[in-house]
Amino acid sequence: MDPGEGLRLVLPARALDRDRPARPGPGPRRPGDHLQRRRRAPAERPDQPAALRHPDPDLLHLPRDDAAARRRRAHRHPVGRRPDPRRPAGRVRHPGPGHADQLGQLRRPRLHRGWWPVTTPAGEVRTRFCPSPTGMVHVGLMRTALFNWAHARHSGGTFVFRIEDTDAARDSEESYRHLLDCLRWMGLTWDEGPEVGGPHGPYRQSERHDIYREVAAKLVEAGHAYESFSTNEEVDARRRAAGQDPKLGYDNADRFLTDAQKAAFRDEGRSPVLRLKMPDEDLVWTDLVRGEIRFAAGSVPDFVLVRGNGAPLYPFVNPVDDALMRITDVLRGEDLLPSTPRQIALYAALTDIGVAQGTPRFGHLPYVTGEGSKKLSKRDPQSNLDVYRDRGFLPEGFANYLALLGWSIAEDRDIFSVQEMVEAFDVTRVSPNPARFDLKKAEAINATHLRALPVEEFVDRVVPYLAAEGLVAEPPTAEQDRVLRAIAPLAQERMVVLSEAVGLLRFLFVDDVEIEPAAADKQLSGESAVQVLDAATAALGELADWSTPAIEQALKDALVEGLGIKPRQAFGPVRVAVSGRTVSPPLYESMELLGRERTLARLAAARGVATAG
RNA sequence: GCCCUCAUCGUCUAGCGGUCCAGGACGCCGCCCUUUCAAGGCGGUAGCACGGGUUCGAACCCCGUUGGGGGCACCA
Repeated sequence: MDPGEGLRLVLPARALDRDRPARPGPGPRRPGDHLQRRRRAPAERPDQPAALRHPDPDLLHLPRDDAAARRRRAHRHPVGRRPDPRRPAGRVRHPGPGHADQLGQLRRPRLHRGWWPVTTPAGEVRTRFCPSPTGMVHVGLMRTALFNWAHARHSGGTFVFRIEDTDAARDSEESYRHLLDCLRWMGLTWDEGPEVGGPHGPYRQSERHDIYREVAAKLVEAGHAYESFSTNEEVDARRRAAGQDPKLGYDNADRFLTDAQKAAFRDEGRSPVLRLKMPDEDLVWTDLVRGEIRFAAGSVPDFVLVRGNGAPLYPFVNPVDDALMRITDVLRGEDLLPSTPRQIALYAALTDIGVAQGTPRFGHLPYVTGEGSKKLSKRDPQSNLDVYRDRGFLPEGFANYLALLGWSIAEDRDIFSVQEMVEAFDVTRVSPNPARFDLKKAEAINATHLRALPVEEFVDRVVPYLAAEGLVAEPPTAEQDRVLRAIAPLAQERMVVLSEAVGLLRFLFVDDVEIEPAAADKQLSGESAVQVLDAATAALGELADWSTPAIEQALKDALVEGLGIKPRQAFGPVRVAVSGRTVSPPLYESMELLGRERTLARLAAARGVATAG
């Protein structure tokens, strides 16, 4: 769309500063400000029914008549709870984020005084996933994608995929491609975005520079943004001179520059950054996963929208694109939570100039942590999705596990399909606490999915791993296929990830097996091993019917009965001889598939090892 | 330092004021089954961070403390 359409200049710039004295370096905070901070302030408005104060269930496409669900939502959202008659209304010092606006009505923004226009979008849910293509794909990132996707799918909305490739130094085409590949691997299809297009494109920020320039110009024109010439050193010095902590950051001083002063700075050769004029209001929103969050007025300084060199910055570009793409629900990592007040302020300004149609709902997802409780680092190999893909995690198994990081489908259940997740997913039921990535559990969940795979499906998925090792052709020959299908049910239940098929099934697809040294030490060292091998060879050599039951009978007769040894000792050497390992699929079935010739050859070869050792 | 945020078994969670001496899953430990390894079956271990308040009643609501995490850029 043309961001220019509907541009209206509402307030003269002067008016915006009405209740700000024009003194230099007013500072964003006044003494005692921190004492007025309210945590999750009780914002009940007894004059409004609770239902009206919660985002309309219709907008979220939540089940309307599920009383329990409604109660749960109310719990998550203090603003949606019933008024407590014991709590004096006088404690409510601020009207909150404009509850009426949450019904989707677009209220005329009156900046810097009165209502702060947090307008909840009406209509169809639109979520987005907007990674920057720098390096590997992080599992936490993937979970964010999954939740956004599930939220859109659950509510019959639209899932938008946008690439934030504004950092030329770090972005690469390769990781861009990889990102698309990872999303597709997990089945997270997007309705608008790269390669599929859509009405709000382009979907790569590198192709949207003109838009940002235009929007920035309009913000300045409307008095929402202003040129700022202060260097960090100057801000610092002013803070210190005023006896304040320099860590407070920018002091909004350039808001009050006269044209003459600006001209003077330009003459010095300075090029200004553009900053957004932050409102003199508490910035509040009802977080989809955390309930009400409030930042005190003045605690967030005017922030930079556009660099001195004209390059737009992330905190500017991201909301602009969300606004233009009509995103209604922003689910993102909790690391972005502290920047949300700035975004909300920006949205108000964007709404004012007609670029945005209100403010989206925000939901800040908890961190995925690694060992300890630190956020899972990008440098931690455990955080790389490729590691799991390469090991042969199933997309459905991995998605299932990822979903469990912060969400649960039911009290007594944690295995489910992606489809089932979509049906049940409710963002407001996402837990706010950080979740440790637990490899053991991920494996257990995956193993369950692996076992549940139909045989043909299992074979199809395992073939690439076997083919990569040169064990089978791709596609497998008729004979290989026969063997695979026969062994699949037996292999499935002793595997956790697909790559394990290589070690487990290799012996079926080679002429001569290589015996693992540890296995040889354990099972082929004593003299009894030679005896066992000889007895097995004799029994099998003359077997008329080469079938699993016949093999079983013959071996039991020859070894357990004949030699009078325990099954454990009897079958150990045979297993190692046949498979080369101490762990294998069931023995008799394996031997049947291997055939008499190869089986006898391996018994002989193992006998050689046993006598030599 | 300031701001924000989180707090139930080792881990992920259920819990929405009485139905909870807290349920499930992973892990761990036993036992059964068994030709190995698994799978499966049965059983066990282990938790409401602390202190106040509200209430007839608190894991649940409020306040605080403590502890963890994150953010405070002309990075994204």
